[in-house]
Amino acid sequence: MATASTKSASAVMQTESNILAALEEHGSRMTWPRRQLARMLARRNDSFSAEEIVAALPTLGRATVYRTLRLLGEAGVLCKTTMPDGSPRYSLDEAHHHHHLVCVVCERIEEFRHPSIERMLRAMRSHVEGELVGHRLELYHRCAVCRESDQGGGDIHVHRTRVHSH
Amino acid sequence: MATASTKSASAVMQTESNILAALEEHGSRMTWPRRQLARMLARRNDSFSAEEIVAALPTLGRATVYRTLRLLGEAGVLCKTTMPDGSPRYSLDEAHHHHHLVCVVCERIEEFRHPSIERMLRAMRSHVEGELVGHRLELYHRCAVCRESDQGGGDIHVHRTRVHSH
DNA sequence: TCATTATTGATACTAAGTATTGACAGTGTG
DNA sequence: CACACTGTCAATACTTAGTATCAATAATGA
Repeated sequence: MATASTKSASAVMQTESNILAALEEHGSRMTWPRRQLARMLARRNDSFSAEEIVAALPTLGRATVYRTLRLLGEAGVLCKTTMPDGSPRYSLDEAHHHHHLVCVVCERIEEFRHPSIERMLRAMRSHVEGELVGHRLELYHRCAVCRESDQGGGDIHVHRTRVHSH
Repeated sequence: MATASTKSASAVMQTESNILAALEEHGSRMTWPRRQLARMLARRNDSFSAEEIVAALPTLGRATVYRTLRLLGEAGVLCKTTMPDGSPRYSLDEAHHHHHLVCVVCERIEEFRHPSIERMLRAMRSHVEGELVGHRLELYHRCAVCRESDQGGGDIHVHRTRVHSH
C-alpha cells in the first residue's frame, strides 16, 4: 500500500502560479499562451502527450506547445518520461531529484525516491570508469487500481524497446 | 579503471553464427538479408543507429532492416538504448540481465551488472505499490578515452529529455 | 516437387518533434 | 510616452524513427 518514498500523496499538485513562477525564474516572458498552458497543466493530475495538449488548446500553435513544454522541463516543473514501448509521456514534477514509477496500464506517473537508489548510484559512481554525468531510471508497474480492474488481463505489448523484466 | 561489473572486457563479441542461431531459435527463417545483417553487426563493436545500417546495406529495404533489428531484439542479441537526448541507439548484447553504460561523447555502449542494482530493485519491488513489471536503467558517463581527448570540453546538449544529473 | 507460409522491397503513412519565417508583443531606456 | 529591441507567436515545411500495406518472391516441410 505504501508508495515507494516517504511521501505518500501521489498527486503532484503544481499550481498555475507555481508553474508560471518557474518559467519567470528561468528567464521567460509571461505571455497569454504560456498562461493558457500553465492553467491547463495545473488542472490535470495525470500524464499526457504533447499532442493531447495541442488538441486541447487549439488556439496555440504546435510549435508553441512543444517549445513551452521544453521550457517547463528546463525550468524543472515538467518531466518527460519514456513508456516501455518508447513513446514519450509528460507529467508535472516537483523540482527535487527523483525517479518515475509508471503504470503501464493507466499511464499514471508517480514520483518517488528511495534511499536504495541513492545508495546504488553512489556505488556506481565509484565503480564506473570515467565520469558519471547522468542517469535514467524508470520503474514500470501495474498499479493497484489497474490490477483490480484488469485481473491478470491482456499482455502488455512492448514492440519497440526491450525493457528488463528480470 | 575497473568497469562496472566483474567482467572487464568491454567489447561484446557476438559472432555472425551466434546471431543467426538466436534468430533461428526465435523461429525465424534463414534468409540472405538476415545473413547480411548478422555479418555486418558482428563486425562492429560500437553502437549504431538503424539508419546507419540502412545506409550501410543499400541492397536491403528499410523495412527489412527495422524488422530484423526488432527480431534480434526479441531474440535477445540486440538491445535498444536511449541517449540522453532521447535518440535511440542499438548495440549487440549478451543475453543475460544487465544495464547499459553509455558514453555521451563517443556513444559507445557497455553492458554492466552490479549487485547494488539488484539490491535496489529488490528493495523497490517490495516498496512499490502494485506489481513491478519492468524497469529501465541507463547510466550516462564520459568514458576514459573521451575525457582525455575532450578535456572538460563542450557542453552536452540535452534538448529533448531531462536526465537526472545529481 | 509443390503448396504453404514467411519474408522481401517499395511505398505510403504516422508520431513526435525541430527549423524557419514573417508578424507581433512585452519591456527597458530615454 | 515612444521607440527599438528582442522574445515569442502561429503556420508551415521538414526531419527522424520508425510502422503498415501489399504484391512479388523465397524458404521449408510434406
